[in-house]
Order: sequence, then structure tokens, then C-alpha cells
Amino acid sequence: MPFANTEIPGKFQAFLAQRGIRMTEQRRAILNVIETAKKHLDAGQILRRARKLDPSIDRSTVYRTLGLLKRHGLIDELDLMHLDGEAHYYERKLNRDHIHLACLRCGRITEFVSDLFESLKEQVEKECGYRIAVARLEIGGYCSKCRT
Amino acid sequence: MPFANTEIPGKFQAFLAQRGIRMTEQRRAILNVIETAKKHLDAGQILRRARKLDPSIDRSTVYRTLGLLKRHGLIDELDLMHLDGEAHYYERKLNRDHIHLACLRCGRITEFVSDLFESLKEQVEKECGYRIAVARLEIGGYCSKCRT
DNA sequence: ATCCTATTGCGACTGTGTCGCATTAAGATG
DNA sequence: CATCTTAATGCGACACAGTCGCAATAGGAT
Repeated sequence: MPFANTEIPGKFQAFLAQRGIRMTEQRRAILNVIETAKKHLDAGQILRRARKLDPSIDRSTVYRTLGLLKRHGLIDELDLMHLDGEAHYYERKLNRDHIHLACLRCGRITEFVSDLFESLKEQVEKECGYRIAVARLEIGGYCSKCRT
Repeated sequence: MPFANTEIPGKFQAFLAQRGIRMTEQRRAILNVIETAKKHLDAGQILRRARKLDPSIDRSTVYRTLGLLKRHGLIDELDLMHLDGEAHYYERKLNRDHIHLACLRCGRITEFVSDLFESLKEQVEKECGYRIAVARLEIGGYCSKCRT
């Protein structure tokens, strides 16, 4: 994922072990792919990369593992404005939420961290009485290079 | 859609006519459904309701019309955290953007308008050099009734 | 080494969304 | 009002994401 990888690889595995969740050959491969990815991947891409590490892996195992990681809050699911098909994209969840900007012309994805975003979430929790689990802000527009 | 319907029904039709876009029986039915909807509908629901007005309408016509309305910025496409399947939901685009809150337990959708959201978008445009076309903030969490 | 059970692969399935093509009908024109 | 052009439609077939039940497999605790 974007943002320099400051996480220790293997963090997922430790986290899951701590909860008594069984570690398998297939999960190791999938976790590895997600933890070392340098861009947002969809389920199909994760499958193809994981198969290079363990060719037997099935599509449904990827979906089941993504579900597991989502449930435990280790990854976030993104749409990235569906620039290319209907698939979802995944990224490691970091300490800090960030906004995703998708350029509707060149397709580049930019990430942006903002204190205003944090304040906005606080406002929502207070004024709407919500306990926020996931906050996804995705913006479609034109980047500085593509802006007419 | 939520937010009291302050729009004049038929606004879509006027807008499209002004651009020389052909008005058909089918489109009238679909526009009618979207303009009078009191909640967020997905393509399948729009199809079923439109068929009550004009039983001949085909699925692909609904998708093509939704595409048309999207391209002209008359509707917004939402995911609503995919609480129920993978479909997209649609709503009339209003003058003011709003945030969608989806309760992960009871499934209720709440809308929220915030000046902070507007400031955040301005910040993104300035600091990232983006021209924003669509901004979608969706929050999954637990509403005041469902919060444990 | 054994055993329990979580996890897997497989196959079949559902549902969303897309597309090409022949037909139909909007609505502009005279 | 009749004619004509072409945008829009219905149909069918398709691509692809994601899900699920079930029998077989393999973690890892004992």
C-alpha cells in the first residue's frame, strides 16, 4: 500500500496467533501478499499473487481470508470509485485513516491525511450518537496533471 | 431519498430536455421512480418499481439510464457499506453533499450535513491540486440505539 | 502419534452489470 | 400530418464478483 511500509511484516500473523486463529500455508501466502503489496489489490490480484507462493490456493479461500481480516479490523475495503470494474480493493489498516483520491482521467490513486477528517469523524460521533467502526472517504476528480 | 423533497418533480426531465436528450416512456418511468423515492434504491428495485409504470422496461434500460444520469451529475452512486449484497444505491444529487452513516447492526441509513465536510473538500482541492467531481463519505458503525 | 475440528478445494450457484444487434419510436423537418 | 433520421430499447448472451454446502485435509493441542 501507499505510505511507506512502517509496519513489521508478520504483524498479521502474530495478531491472529494471539487470538488462537489457525495459521495455514494458504493464509500465510495471502497475508504475505497483502502485507508486502505496494498498491491496492483486488481479490483476483491477491489470488494470482498468492498462487505464486502456493499454487493450490482457491478463490474461495481468498474471499474467506479477506472476510476474516475484515472482521478483525486488519484491512479496509475500498471501492476506489470503481474506475476499473466492480471489484473491491484492500489495504492494510494503518493507525491513521486516510482519504483516497481517484483521478477520473489517469486513474492514479492518491492518499491524503487530514486533521479535518479526524474532527469530522468526532463531530459525527458526538452529534449523531454513532460509534464509528469504518470511515471511508473516496473522492473522484481530476488531479493537477489531468485537470483541464 | 431522505431529506424532505424540496425539488420540483420533473426537474430531471426538464434538465435532459434542455440538453436535447430524447425523452422516452421508459425514461419517464425510471426518472419518476428515482425522483419520488423515499429511500435509497438499487438498480433491481428501480427496475421493479419502474415496471409497475411500464411493464416492458428491460434491466439494461435501467442500467443505461442510471449511467446517463450519473454522467450528467443528476444522481450519486452509493455503496452504503454493502450491508446487503453488492449492489449500488442511487439518490438524487442535491445542492449540498451529505455523509451517509450505515448502522452495522440495524442497517438504518442516516444522513448528515456538515460544514467540516465542506472545509475538508476545500482543503483537498487546495492541497492536492484536485478538481473534485464526486465526494463520497460513508461511515459504518453503531447508531445510538444499537451501540453496546 | 493421535484426534478433534477449523479450514480448504471443489463445484455449483446467485446476482450485478455489460454489450452487440436487430427493431422501435422520438421528435425534427417539410 | 406524413416522412425520415437516429437515438434508445429489448433481447439474449456474456463476464465477473462473490457465496455456500460438502467431503477431504491438515493445524496444532494433547
